[in-house]
Amino acid sequence: MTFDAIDRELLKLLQNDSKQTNKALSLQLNLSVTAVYERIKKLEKSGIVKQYVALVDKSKVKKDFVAFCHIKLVQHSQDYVVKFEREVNQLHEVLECYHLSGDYDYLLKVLVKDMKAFREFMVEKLTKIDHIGSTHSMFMINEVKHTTAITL
Amino acid sequence: MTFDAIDRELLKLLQNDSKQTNKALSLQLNLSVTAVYERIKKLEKSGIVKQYVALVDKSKVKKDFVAFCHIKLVQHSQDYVVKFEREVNQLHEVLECYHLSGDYDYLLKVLVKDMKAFREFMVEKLTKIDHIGSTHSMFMINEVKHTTAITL
DNA sequence: CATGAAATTTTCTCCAT
DNA sequence: ATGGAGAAAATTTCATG
Repeated sequence: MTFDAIDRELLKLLQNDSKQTNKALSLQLNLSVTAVYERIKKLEKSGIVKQYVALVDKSKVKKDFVAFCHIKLVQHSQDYVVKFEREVNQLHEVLECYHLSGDYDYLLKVLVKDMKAFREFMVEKLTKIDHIGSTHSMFMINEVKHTTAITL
Repeated sequence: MTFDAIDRELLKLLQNDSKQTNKALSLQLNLSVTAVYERIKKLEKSGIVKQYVALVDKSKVKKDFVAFCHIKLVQHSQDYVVKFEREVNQLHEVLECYHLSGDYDYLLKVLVKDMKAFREFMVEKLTKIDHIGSTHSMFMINEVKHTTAITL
């Protein structure tokens, strides 16, 4: 599917505030409400807009201890990789998990309440997963920037 | 502010799909539409729900080259840190930036179109920032998991 | 893509617990 | 204070040109 400059501007607005009314959007884009409505539907149908979510302030809910864990697997056979990835997907503490180049390695972003909870997560959950070779964790001191908005 | 089990369930639903109508939410929570409405307003007022956003599918817009850059500053004086953080905030390619423990170090998540664009980003933008000592980049092979939803 | 009408949803008021 | 029912206001959605 193709998207033009107006779609790009529309996506920018929606990525920043998806609760704006189509009327508000139409004013910013100099379009009619219907035109905005149809463009949004097109972006949703095509899958470019994949989800609408509410973002929760971590610190307001007392859950702002963030750790990054580098993980190496003992072996990298298809089986182990698939199994590891499936198990990681089920851990709610893991917000992000990336398979990285370099050392056939994973990077996990883990969110818990505090250091104690992190220790428990490591002992009770992460290291219970088979085939993990080594881990190396770093802790967040400060979140300098965090956006979900992609510039197009 | 306090939030109970119903608020927690409501946050779970909103973090997954913020476009549900209050009626749909009321059915899932066994509440009236008004009760849902008031709870949502309370969560917004208190800042627990800080933003509503549309999530864009990176691969659908041909922008799915993700790099993680570890950065060390030459010095760690207040001035340098503040300046570095301000500049990073203005780079649209940087989606996330964390100040980490350990080596007085930063971790950046960078999103660009492809390796060529990443090279340009490094040469033209990142290394143009003063006081950067060393950088180390890793590239994403696969996004195993990525959620914005916090479990409460 | 715009206009205008219909359907749905949000939002408010009032009342009960 | 908290939540429910229903009316009013606003918005989304659709038909037509």
